[in-house]
Amino acid sequence: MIKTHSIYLVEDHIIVRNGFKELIENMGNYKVTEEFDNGKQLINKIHVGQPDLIIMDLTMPVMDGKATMRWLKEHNIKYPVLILTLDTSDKTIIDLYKSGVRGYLPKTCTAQTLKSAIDNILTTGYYHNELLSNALLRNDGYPVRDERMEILNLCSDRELHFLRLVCSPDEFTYEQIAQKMDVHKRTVDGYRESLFEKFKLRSKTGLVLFAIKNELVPL
Amino acid sequence: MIKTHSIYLVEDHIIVRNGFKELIENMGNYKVTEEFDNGKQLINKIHVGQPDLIIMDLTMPVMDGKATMRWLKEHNIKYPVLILTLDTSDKTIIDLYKSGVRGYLPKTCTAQTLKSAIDNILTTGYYHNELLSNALLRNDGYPVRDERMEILNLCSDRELHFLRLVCSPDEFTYEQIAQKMDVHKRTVDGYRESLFEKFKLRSKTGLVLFAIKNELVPL
DNA sequence: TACTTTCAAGGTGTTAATTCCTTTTTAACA
DNA sequence: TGTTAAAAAGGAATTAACACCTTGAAAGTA
Repeated sequence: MIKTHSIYLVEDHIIVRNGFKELIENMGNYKVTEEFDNGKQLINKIHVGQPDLIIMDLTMPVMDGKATMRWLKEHNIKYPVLILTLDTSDKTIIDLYKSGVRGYLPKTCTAQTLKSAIDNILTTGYYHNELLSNALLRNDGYPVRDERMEILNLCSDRELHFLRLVCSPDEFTYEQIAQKMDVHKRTVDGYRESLFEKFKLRSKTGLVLFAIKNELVPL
Repeated sequence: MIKTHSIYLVEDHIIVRNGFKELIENMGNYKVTEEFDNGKQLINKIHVGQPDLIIMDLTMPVMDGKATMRWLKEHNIKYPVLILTLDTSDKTIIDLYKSGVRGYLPKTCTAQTLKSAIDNILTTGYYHNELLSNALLRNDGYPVRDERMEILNLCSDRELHFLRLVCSPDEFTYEQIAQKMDVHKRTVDGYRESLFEKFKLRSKTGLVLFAIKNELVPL
C-alpha cells in the first residue's frame, strides 16, 4: 500500500486548477487536499494542515507567487513548492529559486513531466531541469538587469557619488558625506530627497538596498 | 561531412589523460588537438590555437583548475570549459560555476555521459546536470563560504530574522520590526546592539551592508 | 538552594535622519 | 538683459536611530 501524498494547489483560474487537479489525482498516489485562489488564502491556512507539496501559479490576484514565497521564507515555512507558470524569464526563475522553490515548470509541460517533477521533489526534495540550470548559467549567478542603465541615466554624477558614500562600509553619516563631497549638509539632503523621490524610497537603508540590488555600487 | 571539433585536454596524470583522449577520439567527430599537464601550460598557449572546448581536471600541480578558471575569467577568455574531476563538493562546484565553467562531470561518469556533455556544450553552450542544480539548491541559492557559516553560527535565529526584516525592501523601522516579530521595541534594540557588537557595526546601514556582503539575506 | 548567564523588556537621553519651507546661487535661455 | 529652472544652502521641527543603564524571568549549574 502506497502512501497518498497531500498536495495543495494555488491557482486563481478555476478551470486551470481543476485541470491540474484531475491530472494530479489520476497519477494515483497524490491527492489535492486543499485549493486556493491566491497566496493570501494559502498563508492564512498554512498552519492548519501539513501538505507534502505545494503547487503554485505565479500570476495571481491579491498575493502573487513571488510575494507568497517571500512570506513563506520569512516565516521559515519549508513545505516544498513547485512553481507551475507561463512566465519563464531568467529573472523570474532566479528570483524564485533564490526564495527557495524546489522546482519550476512551464504550464505547458506534459503530464509525464509534471509527474516526474512531483515524484522528484517528494523523494529527493527538489526537481531540477533545464529552466533553472540554464537561467543560472546564462546569468552567471547574477540577476538580469536592463534597468540598471535606465537608473544610471536618471542619476546625476553627484547623486551617484553620494550613493556610493552612503553604501561605504565606513557607515558615514550624511554630515560626514557632506564633508567628503565638499558640499553643505543641506545639499546632501537634496541628493537624498531627489533619490527618494525618483525611486520611491523612504530611508537610508532603502538607498543602500536599492543601490546594491541595481548594482550601482561595487560590493 | 561532419566538422571535427578541436578539444584541449588539461590533466596531470598521463595515464588518465590518454584514457580520456582515446575515449573522446573514438566518439568520431572530436579530436584532442592539445594536451597539457596543468593550467599554467594551458594559459601559456591559450592564444595560439582556438579550441572548441577545454576539458580540464581540477587537482593539478603548478596551477590547478580553479586558479586556471579564475585566470581565464580575468582575461576574458571564453572557450567553454568542461570540468572532469573527482572532487564533487558543493563548494567546489559552485565556485567553478561562478567562475564560468560550462559543465561539470565526475571522472567516474560513463563514456555516454561524457559524450552527451560534450555534445551539449558544443551545441547549446552548456551542460547541466544534477551536480550543479543540486549543489545550488542545497545551498538555498547561497554560495558556501566558511565565513558565512561562522557568522550564521554566531547569530541566534531571532537575530537572523531581525536582520532579514532590516534588509526588507519595505524599509521597516525598528518599531515596525518589533511588531512583526511580536516582541517589544527594546527587545529589538537588543538584537541590534548584539549584532553591532558582534560584528563591529554602528548603524542600520551597516547592518544591511553586512548582511548582504555575507549573503545572510536574499537579494 | 543560591549563583550565574542569557534574553526580553523598560526608562531616558543624545545624535542622526527625515521632512517642510525659504533663500541664494548658478546656469540656461528667450 | 531680464526671466526662469534647477541646484545649493539654510532654518527649524519631528521622528527614528542609537547608547547606556536597569530589571525581571527563564535556564542552566555548582
